[in-house]
Amino acid sequence: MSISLKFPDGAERSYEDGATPLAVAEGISKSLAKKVVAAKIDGAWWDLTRPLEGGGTFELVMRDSADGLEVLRHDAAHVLAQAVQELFPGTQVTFGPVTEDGFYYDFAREEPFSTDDFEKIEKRMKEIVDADLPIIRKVWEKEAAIAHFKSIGEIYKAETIDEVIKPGDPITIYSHGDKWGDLCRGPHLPSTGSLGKAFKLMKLAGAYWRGDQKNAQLQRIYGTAWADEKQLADYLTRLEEAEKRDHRKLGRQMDLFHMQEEGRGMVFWHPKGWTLWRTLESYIRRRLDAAGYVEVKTPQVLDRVFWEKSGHWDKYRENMFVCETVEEETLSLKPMNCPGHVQIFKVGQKSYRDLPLRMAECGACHRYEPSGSLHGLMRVRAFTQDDAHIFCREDQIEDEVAGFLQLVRLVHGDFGLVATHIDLGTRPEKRAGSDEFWDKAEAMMANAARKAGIEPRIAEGDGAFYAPKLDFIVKDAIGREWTCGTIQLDYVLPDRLGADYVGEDGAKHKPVMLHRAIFGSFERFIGIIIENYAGAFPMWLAPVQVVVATITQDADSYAKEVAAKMRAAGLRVELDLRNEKVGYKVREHSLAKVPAIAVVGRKEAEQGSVALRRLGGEAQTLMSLPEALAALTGEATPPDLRRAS
RNA sequence: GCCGCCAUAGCUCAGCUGGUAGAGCACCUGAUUUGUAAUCAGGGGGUCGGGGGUUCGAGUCCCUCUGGCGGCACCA
Repeated sequence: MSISLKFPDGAERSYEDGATPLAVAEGISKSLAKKVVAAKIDGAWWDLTRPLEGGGTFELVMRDSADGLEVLRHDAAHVLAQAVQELFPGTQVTFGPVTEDGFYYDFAREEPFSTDDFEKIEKRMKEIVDADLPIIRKVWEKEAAIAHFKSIGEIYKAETIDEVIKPGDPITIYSHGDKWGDLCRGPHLPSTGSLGKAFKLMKLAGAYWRGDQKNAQLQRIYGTAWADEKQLADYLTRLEEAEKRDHRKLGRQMDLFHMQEEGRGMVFWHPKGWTLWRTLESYIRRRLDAAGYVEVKTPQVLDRVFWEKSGHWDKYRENMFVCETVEEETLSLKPMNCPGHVQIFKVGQKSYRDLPLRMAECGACHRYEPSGSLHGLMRVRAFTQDDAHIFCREDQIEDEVAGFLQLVRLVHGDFGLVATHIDLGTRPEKRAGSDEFWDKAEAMMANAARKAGIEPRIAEGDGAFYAPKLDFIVKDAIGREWTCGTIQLDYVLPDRLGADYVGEDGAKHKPVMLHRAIFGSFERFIGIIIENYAGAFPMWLAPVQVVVATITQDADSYAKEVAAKMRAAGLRVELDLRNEKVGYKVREHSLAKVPAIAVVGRKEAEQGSVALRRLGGEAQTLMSLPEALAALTGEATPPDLRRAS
């Protein structure tokens, strides 16, 4: 008997039945075989040392490929688990998957681990690699496997197998020699030695068993693993570089904002940060005006009775900042703008001719977020949404959603942002409404997304309890994901708060509401763009657009004139007349990431010119003042006000 | 909120096993009038996050609170 393998290059060769992928690789070249970590047959993973059971399209997985790294990292997780169990007897293993840059393993142990243990654990991991234990795959019956794990005290493993594996289905256990074994789908390397030593334990964290707060808290050890030492070093360098873009760090360095103990999750905006905010606010206002929105402003604090009517008192109470007055009223700061907007909608009689009604507000909301979730500007307790609610008929939903999605892409594009994906949050377990309603609502959202040229990623169960939503997900410098831009369908609130309109038939109807935001919140969006630009904002966003810096005091009066003319042209200008060398001034303003420095000395004063230097370049361009004004004001024009050329 | 780590001058950080705080930058003063990423000299500044304890003696050890960081959970 022989089997036939079809290689990626199209070649087809026969092998003896039972040949292993490793033998196949060795048959091609010895050096190739050294770099192979697994194989795929007809797209399915196959261990290198597992005899092939049939022919098909055959692919060798190299250790530095994306697939190969996955195999390595999976092995690293197993080696970590073995090391931990050897060093800390009594520790139970639970679950240890691969992540984007590495792996983690969740352990159950009474005593806490400390990061001080990492050195010891890494050392043991390296010993296991040196021991080069063969990794053996064995197929087990489900019941036997459960009994086995129970007998060695691995309760979590037994539970996992019991719930995940269908009765009668076989499972595979991979073991390192006769020392250690774990339930695993595979594939794995032939032996622990092939893992190499380009791995590192990174951090320690608590994690709930099965991600549920009600369950026991496990201890998670995160690690990273790479094909070789160089890749590992590169990765660590990348992390360091990313940290430099952190908006919390840049916010302080660039004097944009600060936060302090007495106001956790609350931002003190400094003049430069607030300038950035105002620039964004006028920008988004123009975009919304152009998109047919009307703007409103609603109260910051409202009576408890109001929140009872809206349902927030019942459903959202623990996130609300509640206060009492001396006259014993109970009030709450608004956590959302929607109920307020419904009040405006309700004043007077609305007709179907008024729909869709797009009501916007830069609304400041306060939410008592869990302390552990606070994160710089990304997650705060007081934030301003670029919020709006679109009141419309059901048959207008799809167009409104599609139009909104296009608007988001236009806006994000102006900041060079590309969403990593758009999530369609579908029906959650606890929900209102029939399955028919959800089928229809989810289909409407998906269709609208496709109309806007977007194929959404399904975020199973992430919808609101009353309807599905679409979220624009953007990554920050450290790779964390944040929602910037969202649109959410709502049939409930208008009904609850008694909003209606008169239809063509003369009867009253309930409008549908679309909750939507483009930035998400000003705070988060500013955090994102700080990181995205690494603080080096384009001219139109930069808090200080130009610094006029003198070389000698002889040029002071001319420098003042230059700055005044620039200000008159609408530029944000600072004047640096300090008694310092130009080099010093250039360095300082470059570090402050000011996009342009206009240097003036005796020569410029005489000829009415400036020497313009751009951030990131060393070239200076000598030009007349009017030329400089034209160039700078052109660049400082917000993208929505630029003429299409 | 939960788990782990951390907290020294405005910022970045040093201070070994307990012996009454130090650097660079920033700030202030003076000199220097400077041609594109740091001119020189001098000076001021910290009850070492708060509270408690151990000790003859605590920045250093222990407890506790507060806050920060990294995850988990929750979410714009």
